Amino acid sequence: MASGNKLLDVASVRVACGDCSLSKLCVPMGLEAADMDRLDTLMKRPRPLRRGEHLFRAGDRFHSIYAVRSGSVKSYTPCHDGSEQVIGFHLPGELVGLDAIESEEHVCAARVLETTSVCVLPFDRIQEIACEVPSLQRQFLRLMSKELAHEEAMLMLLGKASAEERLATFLLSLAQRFKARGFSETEFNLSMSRHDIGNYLGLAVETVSRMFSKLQEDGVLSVHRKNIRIHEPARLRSMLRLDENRSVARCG
Amino acid sequence: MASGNKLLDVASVRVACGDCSLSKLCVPMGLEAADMDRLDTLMKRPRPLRRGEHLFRAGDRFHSIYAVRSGSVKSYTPCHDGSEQVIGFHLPGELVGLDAIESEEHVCAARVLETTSVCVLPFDRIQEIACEVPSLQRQFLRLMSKELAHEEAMLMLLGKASAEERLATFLLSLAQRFKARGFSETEFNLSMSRHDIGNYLGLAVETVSRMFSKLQEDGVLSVHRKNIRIHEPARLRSMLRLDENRSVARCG
DNA sequence: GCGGCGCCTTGACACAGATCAAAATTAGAC
DNA sequence: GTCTAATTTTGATCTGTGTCAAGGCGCCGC
Repeated sequence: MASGNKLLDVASVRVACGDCSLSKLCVPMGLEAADMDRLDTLMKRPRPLRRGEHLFRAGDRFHSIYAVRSGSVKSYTPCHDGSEQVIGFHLPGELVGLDAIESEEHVCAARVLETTSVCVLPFDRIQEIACEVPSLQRQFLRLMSKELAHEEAMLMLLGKASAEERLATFLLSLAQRFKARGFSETEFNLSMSRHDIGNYLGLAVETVSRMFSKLQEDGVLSVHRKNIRIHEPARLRSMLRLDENRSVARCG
Repeated sequence: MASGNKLLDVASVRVACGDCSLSKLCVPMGLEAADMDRLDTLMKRPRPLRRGEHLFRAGDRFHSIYAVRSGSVKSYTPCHDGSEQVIGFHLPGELVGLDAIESEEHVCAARVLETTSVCVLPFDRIQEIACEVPSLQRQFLRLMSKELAHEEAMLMLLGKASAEERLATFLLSLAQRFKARGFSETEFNLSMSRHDIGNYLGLAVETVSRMFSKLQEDGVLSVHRKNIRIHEPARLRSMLRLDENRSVARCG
């Protein structure tokens, strides 16, 4: 539908890394203006995707990394019993598809949770210019390393934490990431369903729902459908007795 | 203690990537001989570490990546309640410390489980030559990507799998990795304690022990302390009904 | 505005695995 | 070799969550 929409096409062409408010979180972080321009030339910014559309599916051949520009993305692995495992949620400035570099085939699928625009970075061409722009190479390794550290924090969460701790950690991670993007860290809307949250946190939907209700009864926050208002961030934080050096938040 | 041991020193100096049977799994994979030599010149091979010694601790400043040469390494995050979360076990040819690139500080600690020798790769210098040797850069990204995919498989395991599935997956992962290193995939010794296995798999020690007993009663394998003999690999594999495209095995 | 559908919430119950307790086995120190 | 501490195994009980079932609510299409 949007393919015929001139307004959107024009808008998406106009945007460049240099103008993008996310550049301090994203791939171009720390790049010279000239190098940013080079990055821009080989990057595509397709029309926005609508809720439910895929960036890629499991098994697709890998050729590009995706950076979320606006909206949000869920990455998940389909299990052969028909169910799926949610691997992560990606907010603006975050990358999707890094886990496919080695196998050259996507192991996850990525589906957008709401209207979402992305930048598409063809991996081979990125690699070519990374050889000439060491700070770009460095930034790529940094982003992958951050992703690794984030997943390790998730391993901790799934290995040790109670349902309450898991949900508290999840909400604080979102809060922190929204804050880093200039949004409120105390009020926001969830773009994912309770089902997805439960799947991500290794909990049944019912448990997620019960924990939301409990946190609300305790006065820590209020929930109205997708809308979350955190009244007492400090109490939410005090619920995670896991390592304080590690944060599940992905953002810097 | 070994620092005064001439024999060990001489032995460790003699080894180079070109002579190393692990080079097809490790950093030098796919490198030209000349580039391998360059890698060798900036790499250190310190004396072997003895059981319980640390490669680094959480909070240490990051400057090197470690490649396991022989033995095995456990990486773990200390929780501030005194307990720890085991993040992974590393066999020869595998890298440790990749998650610290972005924060420039180790988030995990790494401790050797038995007498272990490693190669120490100073990250800054590796990065310098990676700019000139694209295949090295590529290989680094590949190894990090593989690590990411592996941790995602672990997320699946911890999010969905039963105790039996977790242990079966763990044993098959070890078997596969031993095989790739030229060892038996049906008989091997565990270098880690039941406690560490449980911690890694998100299970209590007692549960791990019970599952070992169960698998033995079922005739799938026999356990004698650290020694494992897998009698029926096929039945072990049939226990994991998670996604077959994804393996928790780290090796290629 | 009404009806149907999907998502979310709540309740009742069951069970896998945690926890507590204690015995058995092994490893290390001397 | 003996003693002591650590690890592992086994048993008994308890509990947090999963599962099943039903009902409520909001959204969308007509």
